[in-house]
Amino acid sequence: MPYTQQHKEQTRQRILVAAAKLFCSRGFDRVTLTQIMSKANMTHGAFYAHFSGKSSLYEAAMQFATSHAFWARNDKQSEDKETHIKALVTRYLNWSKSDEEHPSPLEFLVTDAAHKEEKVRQAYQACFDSLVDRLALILQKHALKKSSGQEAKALAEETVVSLVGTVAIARSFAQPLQNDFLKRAKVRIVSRLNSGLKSTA
Amino acid sequence: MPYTQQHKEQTRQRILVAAAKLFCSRGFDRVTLTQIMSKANMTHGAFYAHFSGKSSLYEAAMQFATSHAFWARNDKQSEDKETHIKALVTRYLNWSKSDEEHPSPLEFLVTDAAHKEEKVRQAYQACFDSLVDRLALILQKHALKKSSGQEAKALAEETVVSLVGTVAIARSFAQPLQNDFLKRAKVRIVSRLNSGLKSTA
DNA sequence: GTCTATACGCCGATAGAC
DNA sequence: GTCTATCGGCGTATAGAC
Repeated sequence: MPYTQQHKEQTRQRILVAAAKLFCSRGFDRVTLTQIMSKANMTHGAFYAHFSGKSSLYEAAMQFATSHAFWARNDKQSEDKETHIKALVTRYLNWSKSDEEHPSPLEFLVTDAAHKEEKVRQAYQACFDSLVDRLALILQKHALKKSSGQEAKALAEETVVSLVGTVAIARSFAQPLQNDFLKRAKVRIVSRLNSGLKSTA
Repeated sequence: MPYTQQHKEQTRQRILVAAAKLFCSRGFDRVTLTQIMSKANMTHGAFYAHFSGKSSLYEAAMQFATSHAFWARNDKQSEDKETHIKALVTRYLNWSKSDEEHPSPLEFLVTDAAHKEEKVRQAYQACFDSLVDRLALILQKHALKKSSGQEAKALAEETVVSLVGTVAIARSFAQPLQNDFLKRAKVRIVSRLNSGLKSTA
């Protein structure tokens, strides 16, 4: 038995990483198994030793991307100023604009997930919820006085919708006006967040 | 010459109608020319007498859908109460949720358009802008006192982002919580619109 | 487990009869 | 202009050697 269990698990991870990046930046249909396996430094024949099919991989990749989104990591030490509201929004918009490193299912796979089986949509929703919860937590911290979990969550959800919608739409715009659109949106979103905090603070 | 110019134009329109519906509800890749032509009551062989290829059709369909969106029609008489803010939002959310009749490129083709050539993205943006302009116009009418075009347009753009984002995201959610999500969003959006009008009225 | 080779189906596009 | 028939390419999935 020249191949260890650990080795198999590692290759499976390599496939997941490659798949998550490719799926998130191009969507389900525009990515081929050959491309994924190639990015994972293998040939397509090896794929079926790890997953039962493309759809199965898609589902796993969505969950993988969710749990590896940058906001999912608990960077305890950088919690103070790095997650300062404006910084988070800016970072999110910049991060999502470029598909590098950690891919974002939220914007790049809206529409895509809508046509898939329940499992995939559940994973998408979980990803969305995790970001909302994350933001709600930050909002509560920054609110000086009592801000109910309800209010924080509502503002967080509204904000995430705006973030996701903004990036998704911007990507569908013609080049010349993309940045202006993103800038305007950023100003609006930050403004809403600030006034929201003041009113509940 | 058994076929008149008019007849050709009519068939072309039939293809466009069918294509717009199918593309908007399923996206570029999940629709085949055979399906489109079948919906237009023809076989796929006849297609190339009207369009040079699938991509060309996609571009035309996007423009067609834009100019036929329900908000693009100037229903002068129903301008008063039918376009009342809340009614418009409700109608939009309900309308976009179901792909029937007039399809919506805005939600269903975000992501899709992002991967296409400049022409398509320009058409997408034109569609977006037309809705923003439409809404901005209504907002200005409802604002009792001076509300600058700037303010109205900013609020309109923010609103459309929320609408599009909401519908697109909801469609990617698992069934059970879709409606709750839509309801919450609707309340938020209407609320923002009302307070926006008050402050500038 | 990973490779190469190949089977099979689907789809966009073309050819040619009517 | 619309049909039927077919070509050619690509992508998923499988077979079998190593």
